[in-house]
Amino acid sequence: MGETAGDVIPGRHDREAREHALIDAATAVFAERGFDAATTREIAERAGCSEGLIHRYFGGKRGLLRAVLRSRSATVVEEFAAAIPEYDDPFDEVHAILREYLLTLTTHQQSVRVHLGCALIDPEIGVEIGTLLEDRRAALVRERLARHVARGTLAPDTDVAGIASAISGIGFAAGFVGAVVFQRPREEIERTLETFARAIVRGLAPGGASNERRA
Amino acid sequence: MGETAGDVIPGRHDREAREHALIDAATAVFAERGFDAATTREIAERAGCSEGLIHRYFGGKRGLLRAVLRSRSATVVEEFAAAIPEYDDPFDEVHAILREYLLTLTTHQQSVRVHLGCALIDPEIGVEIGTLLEDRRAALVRERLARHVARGTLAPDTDVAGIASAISGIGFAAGFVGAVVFQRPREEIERTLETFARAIVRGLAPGGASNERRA
Amino acid sequence: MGETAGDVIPGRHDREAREHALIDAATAVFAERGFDAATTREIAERAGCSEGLIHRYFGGKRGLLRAVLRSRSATVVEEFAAAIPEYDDPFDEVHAILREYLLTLTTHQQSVRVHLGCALIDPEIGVEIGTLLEDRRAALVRERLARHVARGTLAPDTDVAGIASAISGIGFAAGFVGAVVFQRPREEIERTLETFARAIVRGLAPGGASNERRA
Amino acid sequence: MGETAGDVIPGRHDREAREHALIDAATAVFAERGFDAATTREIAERAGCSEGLIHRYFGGKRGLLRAVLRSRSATVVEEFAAAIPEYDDPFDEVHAILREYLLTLTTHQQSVRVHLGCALIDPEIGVEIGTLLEDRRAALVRERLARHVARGTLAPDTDVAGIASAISGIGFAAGFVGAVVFQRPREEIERTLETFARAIVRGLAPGGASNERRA
DNA sequence: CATGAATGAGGGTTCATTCAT
DNA sequence: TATGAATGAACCCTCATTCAT
Repeated sequence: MGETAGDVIPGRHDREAREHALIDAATAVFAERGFDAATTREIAERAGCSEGLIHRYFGGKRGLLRAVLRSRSATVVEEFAAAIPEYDDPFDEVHAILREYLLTLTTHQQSVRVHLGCALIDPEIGVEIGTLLEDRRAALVRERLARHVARGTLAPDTDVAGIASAISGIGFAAGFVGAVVFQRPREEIERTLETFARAIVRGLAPGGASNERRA
Repeated sequence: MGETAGDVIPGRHDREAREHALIDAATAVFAERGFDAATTREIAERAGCSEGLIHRYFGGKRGLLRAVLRSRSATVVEEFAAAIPEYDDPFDEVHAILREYLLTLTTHQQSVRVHLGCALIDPEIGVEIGTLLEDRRAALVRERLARHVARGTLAPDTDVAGIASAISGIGFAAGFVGAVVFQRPREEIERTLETFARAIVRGLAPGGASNERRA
Repeated sequence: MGETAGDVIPGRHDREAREHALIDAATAVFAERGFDAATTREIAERAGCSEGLIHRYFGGKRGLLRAVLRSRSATVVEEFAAAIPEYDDPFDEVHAILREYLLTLTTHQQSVRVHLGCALIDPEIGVEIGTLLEDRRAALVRERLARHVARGTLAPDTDVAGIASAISGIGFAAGFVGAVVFQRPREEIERTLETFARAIVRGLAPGGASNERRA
Repeated sequence: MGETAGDVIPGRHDREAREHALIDAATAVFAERGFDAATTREIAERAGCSEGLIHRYFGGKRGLLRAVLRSRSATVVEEFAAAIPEYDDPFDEVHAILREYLLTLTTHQQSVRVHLGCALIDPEIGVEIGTLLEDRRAALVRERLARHVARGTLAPDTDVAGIASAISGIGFAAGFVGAVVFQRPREEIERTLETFARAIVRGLAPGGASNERRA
């Protein structure tokens, strides 16, 4: 679990702990039921404190949602970058990137459900997540690919931006759609990712035919 | 528009037209607001008939949702298959498949929103869509790849199932996540798809190095 | 009682009866508890129907208040005028006017409480009542005095407007403040009114000293 | 302003200053919003101290209301008496009394609103104010009239008690209803009062016809 | 002692559902 | 049969009050 609620002593004054507990509880309940079906009553119960605090601290249910949406976005990209070692073999690196996508989306499954559930209804949130989170992850992939191009382990004419975008796209897709939504077995997804990684890296091998159209 | 509501003469008895109008209206409202935030009143209003009919025809709001979820799943895969011509060049075919994903998900955007919104909350619906819809589309892709392997336009040792799964995965991802959720510009998505198609087809070119691990 | 609620058959469709019952019940509850302390729950209970109707019919508690405020203002002035016969003796007429003030304010005590309670908080309502209701009653008094001046039963130099304003002022004061707020015994109030009527009419007797300043 | 809140140094222990600040703030807030709509939070904020003190000092919101109601009643009548000089001409004196009513009710408008707002809901408070305050003011008017009767500037058969009651009645009415509730222009009210004063004093002029019934 | 964090009862309101018409 | 009036459960939220600090 990446998302557990530390318990809270009733009556005791401890604002920060309660805020955390509420955000954690809300993340879980929003993920399980969806924002609208979630009740502040259940959130407060799970957080072990009173409903009123949701309104005092966050200005209401909607404000609590905002807090949930903001709560992890800061660290999640850094964690992502930190988790991927640099490899000599570009296949290993692309493979690692894709597996990390799967891992991070599986680990933060609840947050992801909340984010995407909101994005489905509120286009602005969708765009925000797309640009704030995914673009930053795509930029990371771009850097990694560029390094391989520079080192000669990928073809010099590689469309770095396009490939990076494709990799992060399928990474998110496999992780989110496959694991979170469709609940495909993890092995199946991992096999797909490996196949994809191998195919794409082979296509970008240095010294091969041109990567331009109509080779 | 792929989803318009034919109007209905109020007071007139015409069950089938009314059911359709309700399903269309519900699809739109569920997509815009999400299931829980949608009200039967708005759905009935948009359909041009009374709230009571939702309960008489579909047994309530939940039943109407089920009807919406079922309403297109029958035809949508056949339409998908019919829309993709067979090409001599495997790149053209993979490219066509991916563009059709983008097109169909964009066209049926509302249904897709409803489906995925539900899938996020109810795992069973997610699994159902995954197996009923996506597996059938993946099967189609498999057939097309197999044909190219048989014709010698793709390498004989191609991992057809894995590649098909990857292609349909990124097709859905690009279409749904990119176009529907993150609202990326269509050209950007098309470019990504083309890049991906070219890379993967090049990796599977016949006569090249083995497609097995550690080539 | 001028304000009773006809009962309502539960479940039966009878919008008008329910609207009436709600307005009557609300008048009573608002009068007893004040607007803010009144609960829609109690109002609905007394009206014998469900809370939801308050919001469907009147758009909420506030709308119900508006309905209460409007409910009698149309008829109340006409009733007032109709209740006062024309007398030959101006004392009898002024006396009758003052007693009618007392009577009408006592009879519609609940409405009056609601109106004044609102006026205390919302200045606009106060002004509205002052101009809509009281000005019209003062106009009536003016007409009656003018008739006596014309007939010669009051001095020709009588400041009709000023006296009329004073009479309706003390009429309302005695009726509202005395009977409704301070709950003075009715006889005491009636004695005061009679004293006042006699004094003022004597001061306006025809043929006496001038009614101008520094007589 | 007759009702301002002296500021309070936060954190400092100064019970009396804090009690005063709370009573002043509460008077203002109760007057503006009505007792029920007023919040202890706003009162505490305006008083510049914490909500808890309301309960510690006054035993809660209700207790604070009681304190507000009691806060001025002691001095207000004395101030009223002191403000009215003795005149030789009874008209001047009656006129002065009526103007002082208007002045005192306008000056202490906020207290008056609170008192009357409560009286509308709680009959006991109405009766209390009626007897405690108004009876004492009426007694003062009685004394003043008696003095004029004794001095021969008013007719010896004057119904002192009745006239005094009428004068204080219309004084309160004009002041409260006219100025506070209906917000009539001050000049209009003053004109009414002068007219009334002149009429009633003329009716009580010594040497005129009997002031007994059916003269 | 003063503060403000925490509580929880109860408020107005919404809305799916039922049912008289 | 289709309508919309009526229902009532449950929601989010407010706020007086209590109590740890």
